Amino acid sequence: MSPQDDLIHKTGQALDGVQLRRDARVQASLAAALDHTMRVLSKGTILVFEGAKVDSLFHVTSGWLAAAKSLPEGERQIVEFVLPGETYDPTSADGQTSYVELEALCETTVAIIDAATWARLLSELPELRDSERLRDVAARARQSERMLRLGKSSAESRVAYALIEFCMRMTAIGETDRDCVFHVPLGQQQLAEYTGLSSVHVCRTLRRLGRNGLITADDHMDLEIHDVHALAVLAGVDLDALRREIIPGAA
Amino acid sequence: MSPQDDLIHKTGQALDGVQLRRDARVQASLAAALDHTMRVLSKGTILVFEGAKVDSLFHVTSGWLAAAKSLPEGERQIVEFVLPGETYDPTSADGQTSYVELEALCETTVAIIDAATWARLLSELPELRDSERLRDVAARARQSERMLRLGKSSAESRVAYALIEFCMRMTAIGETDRDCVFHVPLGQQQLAEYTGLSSVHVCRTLRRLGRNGLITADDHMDLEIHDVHALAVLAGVDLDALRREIIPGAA
DNA sequence: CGTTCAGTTGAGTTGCTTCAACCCGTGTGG
DNA sequence: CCACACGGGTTGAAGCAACTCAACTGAACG
Repeated sequence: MSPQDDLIHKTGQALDGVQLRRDARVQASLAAALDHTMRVLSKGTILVFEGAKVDSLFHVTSGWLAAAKSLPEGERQIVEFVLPGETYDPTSADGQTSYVELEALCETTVAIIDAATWARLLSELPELRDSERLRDVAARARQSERMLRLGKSSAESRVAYALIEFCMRMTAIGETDRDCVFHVPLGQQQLAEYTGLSSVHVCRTLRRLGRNGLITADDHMDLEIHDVHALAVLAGVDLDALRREIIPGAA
Repeated sequence: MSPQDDLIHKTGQALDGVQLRRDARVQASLAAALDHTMRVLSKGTILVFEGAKVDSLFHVTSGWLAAAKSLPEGERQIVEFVLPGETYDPTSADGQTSYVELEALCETTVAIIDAATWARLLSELPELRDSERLRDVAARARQSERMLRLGKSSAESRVAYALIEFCMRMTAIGETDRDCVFHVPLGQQQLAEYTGLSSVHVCRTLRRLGRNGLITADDHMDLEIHDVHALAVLAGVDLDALRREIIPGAA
């Protein structure tokens, strides 16, 4: 069994993910409700600023969104990526302002759903409610996993973890080119903002991983993971357990 | 206006918090449903291990719980504290295993609610559903705020932020001794696991804050914040905005 | 071609960690 | 009642991982 086969096996059940995402009834109702709210955003577009008024949620159909926060001095931290099929609600506890900035990382189609409509949809569609709950739980688990790395891990471990997470999520929604081969619409700067490192150090770390044969990362983040196990060891994860934890519908 | 008055004003609406927590109908139904599932845990008790089977949620009535994750090498990161009146669901995306370890930080009373019962309660009590949603949103915002500090801030800023967060949350549930004076059931080691620092450096940082007159932190984490504004500057937050973001019902 | 922008690499700096010693309040057993 | 061990907090010294700064490369684009 090649490393690639193994990762498919580990991260696998790609079909489940696709199925979940494409669940016919939900998808149809969603599409009907959202059609007229679709927007195509070009790379770099900012959907909402941190602290701005919001009364909407955002459902990504294609492309990536980043949810980021900044310190007054300008340092940015990306707290989540929103991938196709996922919905993100940027509303704080006051119900009126966004606690993050949402930015398109590439050409991205988004449905903008106002809170009331979303609430109605959730109450009308049990399947939607369930699948959203699942995604929510997965997102929470992922976020905790990342906090663990932000707080207690080396640069190598953080980057390794990020790559594994990307791979699993991409596999789950069927956006891999081949097994363990995929593209993420990020520059090193963004990866740095995600992992809590400087872009310079991200660069060094990626190159080191490359030199050791664990991955290839060509210029614009076309990634290929050669040795998942070594990467998992660096990241300090059990692939099987991680998948069950952070990928919705991977039970 | 003294700093204390000001923080009450900023973090304020203590009454809202109490009211939210004590909402008569919800509280009564909850109590009825939970009475027989109450457990009193002694300090250090571990409710669930990371990776263990769970089909329950945990509702804290008094005391503190820590939700923590560990790396294989043993480094721990506390991802959330669960305070009185809050509910924590440790279930991962597979719906069967816990993605965190839950530990009592002092004598703590917890209601152990099985998932099915909880689902029933939520569907039967709209008020509960709403207040839980609010708390959920607040928790998500807090977690992002912490990720920002874990990724991009100095030790001083991380500790300052943690103290402000404690103060706001304690004020909201009415567990302050006086304004800006409260106790957290943590050692420096735990604070370190929360802020992603070494306990040694937490010690140095607390002492520095003390020497500069911003706080007093006597032996077992009886805290008093003298200069909230200086602390807020260090943490890089706007107190007003932060409260609206992370405290449920602070709108 | 010149300009720009992302990535790469080296050199020097620094903030936090680790290690180790020490202090002190508490608990325990002789 | 003292002796002693223990665990948390405190402090100093030394090391190192990641940061900053700065120079260079190469691809993309007008």
